[in-house]
Amino acid sequence: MAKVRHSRFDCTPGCSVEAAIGLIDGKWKAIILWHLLAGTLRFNEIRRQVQSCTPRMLTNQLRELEDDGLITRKVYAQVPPKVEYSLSELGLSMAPILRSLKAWGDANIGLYGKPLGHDPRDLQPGGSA
Amino acid sequence: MAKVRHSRFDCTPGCSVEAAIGLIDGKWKAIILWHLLAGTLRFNEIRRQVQSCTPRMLTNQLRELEDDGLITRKVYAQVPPKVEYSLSELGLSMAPILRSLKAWGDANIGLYGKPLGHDPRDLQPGGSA
DNA sequence: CAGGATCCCACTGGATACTG
DNA sequence: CAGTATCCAGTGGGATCCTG
Repeated sequence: MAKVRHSRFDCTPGCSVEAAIGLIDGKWKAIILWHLLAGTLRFNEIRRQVQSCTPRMLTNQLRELEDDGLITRKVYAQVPPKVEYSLSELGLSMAPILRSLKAWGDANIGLYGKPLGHDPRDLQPGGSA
Repeated sequence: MAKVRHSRFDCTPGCSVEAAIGLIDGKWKAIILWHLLAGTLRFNEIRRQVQSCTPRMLTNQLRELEDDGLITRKVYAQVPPKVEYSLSELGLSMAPILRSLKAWGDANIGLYGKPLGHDPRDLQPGGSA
């Protein structure tokens, strides 16, 4: 990671499990990555997918993801502004993690009384947040 | 989850990605689960594997994992006390997630200047934290 | 051995208002 | 549209000491 903005990495050296979760912690990162798995999105498009995330937090999380090299930020010099976020190679390489998270959630979320729509689209990023 | 001790679950209903990460957030849970994947461990055995986790936090995280149904706590009525922690069925079902996290970390941790031992034992839980 | 209790502070993150 | 700025509450989590 470029700047160690988040100090959550004090595990013993060489702990790859911590390394990985350290990048997708922070309440929104995993879902953001998940949605970007479906393709490039603009700022407000992400907001719409992750409604309960405030603009401030969204910016924050996107910046950390960018600093960690997981996503790419492309700014179009125009008015009104247009900024596109997409997964980098490294971000794409996290797909297995994201999919296993999704798969587990799909299989087990019902146990917690949380009804799951089982909407087929849910199996693809871009579905409900 | 039994008691919603941790309030981190305010995503839109049906978000299975959030559901899954919500259970393994909290700085230590993923590593604890990882180590338990290798088999039953006692309190201080876990402490040794996750040195930088204080007893208080370890208790805390273990309790949450237990409340979430991911681990099982077996207390032996004896002196000195003996408590064993092991993965429940549900906890075991998270193995794919944990393994994908580990795999990703192994493949990419080097990019961050964190040297990786590439110790073969690292591929199995029970190795270095 | 396996924790519980208490103190305390840093950071997380929400609400709201403003801007290029 | 895509953020920034500021204020502020809640809590995550460390340090330390105590106990059945």
